[in-house]
Amino acid sequence: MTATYRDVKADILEKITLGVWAPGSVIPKEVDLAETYDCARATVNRAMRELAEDGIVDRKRKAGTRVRMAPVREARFEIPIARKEIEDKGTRYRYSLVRKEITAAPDWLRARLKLKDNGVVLHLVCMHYADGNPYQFEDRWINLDLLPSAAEMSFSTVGPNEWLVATIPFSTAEISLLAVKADSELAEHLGCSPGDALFQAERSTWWSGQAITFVRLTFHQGHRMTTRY
Amino acid sequence: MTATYRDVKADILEKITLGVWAPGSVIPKEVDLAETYDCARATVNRAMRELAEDGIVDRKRKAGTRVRMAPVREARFEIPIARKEIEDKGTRYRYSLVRKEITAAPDWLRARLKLKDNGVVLHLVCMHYADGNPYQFEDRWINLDLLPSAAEMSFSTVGPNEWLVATIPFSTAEISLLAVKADSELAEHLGCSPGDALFQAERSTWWSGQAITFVRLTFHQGHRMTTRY
DNA sequence: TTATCTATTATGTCTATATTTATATGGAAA
DNA sequence: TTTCCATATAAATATAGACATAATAGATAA
Repeated sequence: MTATYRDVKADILEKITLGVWAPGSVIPKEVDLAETYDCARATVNRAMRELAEDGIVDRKRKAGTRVRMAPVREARFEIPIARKEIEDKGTRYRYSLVRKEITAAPDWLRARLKLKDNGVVLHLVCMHYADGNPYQFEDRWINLDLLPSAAEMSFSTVGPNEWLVATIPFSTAEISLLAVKADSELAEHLGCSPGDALFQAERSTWWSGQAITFVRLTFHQGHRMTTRY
Repeated sequence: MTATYRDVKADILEKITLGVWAPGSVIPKEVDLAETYDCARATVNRAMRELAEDGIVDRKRKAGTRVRMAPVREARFEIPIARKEIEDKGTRYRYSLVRKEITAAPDWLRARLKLKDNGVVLHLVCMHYADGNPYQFEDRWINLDLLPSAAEMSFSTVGPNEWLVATIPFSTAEISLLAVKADSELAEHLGCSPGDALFQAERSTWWSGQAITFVRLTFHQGHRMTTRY
């Protein structure tokens, strides 16, 4: 009959949603809560820590825990590889390599990825289809100084994303979401009209301080990224 | 000199990034790790739990912990209220109410928010400016059956977002991100050309199964939502 | 063979207690 | 007044030990 950390968390959350504990007000301290819920302090701590992680409360040593004035809840979006995203929807996935070239890194890319002046990159342009319909246009640049083995890959049947995920086990990334107007190349590949508004994600990926790859993913007209929280 | 849960987490993460523990492989069990790191099992547990939350590993009772094949790392985006976002950038915030009307809910909204057939809503159109430049166009619908007090508010100086956050302490939401073409109204308010590609967020907010509000936030031309992970 | 039960086992959670760390606050010094 | 510092305090973290729970693998029954 003793409370679990879930019970405690749920009860505190309810008190907050019902307005018993108003935004800005201080919540009883852990020791007291542990007593009222008849559980260990560690149990209360876990509940409160999760509420803090969820952005519901603010915790500070000595000052105590208080209900956030404006819950800074963050939405979490998954940006999976195209094949997985498409197959999970139950649609048939098709990949095609449009263009592949080894070239000196253009200025904007050198600046963006902090590459050496004479940096060489592999530039790939690919398409991902769902049930034969254009799904995503991938414009990718891979740092060959860091990943020379990429030059050996054909990328004719396997997309660079999947290869990278398998090759670099873990990395940090910066991602931007934005809207762009379709130029003629995008329009042609994605089967829309030039000038259409398209959803685009840009991601640069790093491994121990060095840039691995930069990619611009442009989705078919009408694509939405959705999440619940 | 005993390891903290951060030490343990960092060390395990390093082993994974360096490929010592390959994707798909099973990690030693908690008891063993506790011994190798000379710490309590609870410490290892916390480290592993966080790695699981971060999407680095997969945990199952009895089966053990294994490194994820394709780390399904999710990007977290904050969608703060416009005032906060603008002021945090060090720019001056200005709000203006464009239009306000009480009306029967249109069909698309009724369907979207599962409103009653005779549902009445408050429709607000507002603008948010940063240093005098158009920042965000807000098209909001508030369920008056659930929140009749909204009808009393003028919303001439305080945006509906801020009022709602203060009124409904906590809620669940569904958010979609997409790209739209600027129509003439958007273009006029956001100071761009009709046809420009604009970044848009749609959010419906619910409280205990009932729809509170639906909002369409359209950002100024060139806006990006960025995060690091 | 296949379905179902069962023992085993790794993680999940809780307890009670202890130590560490950040910090709000009040008093001392400038 | 303002600045600085000591101290009390609350959260953060750690520990050892215990029991709970879910899932696998193997045993058993149909």
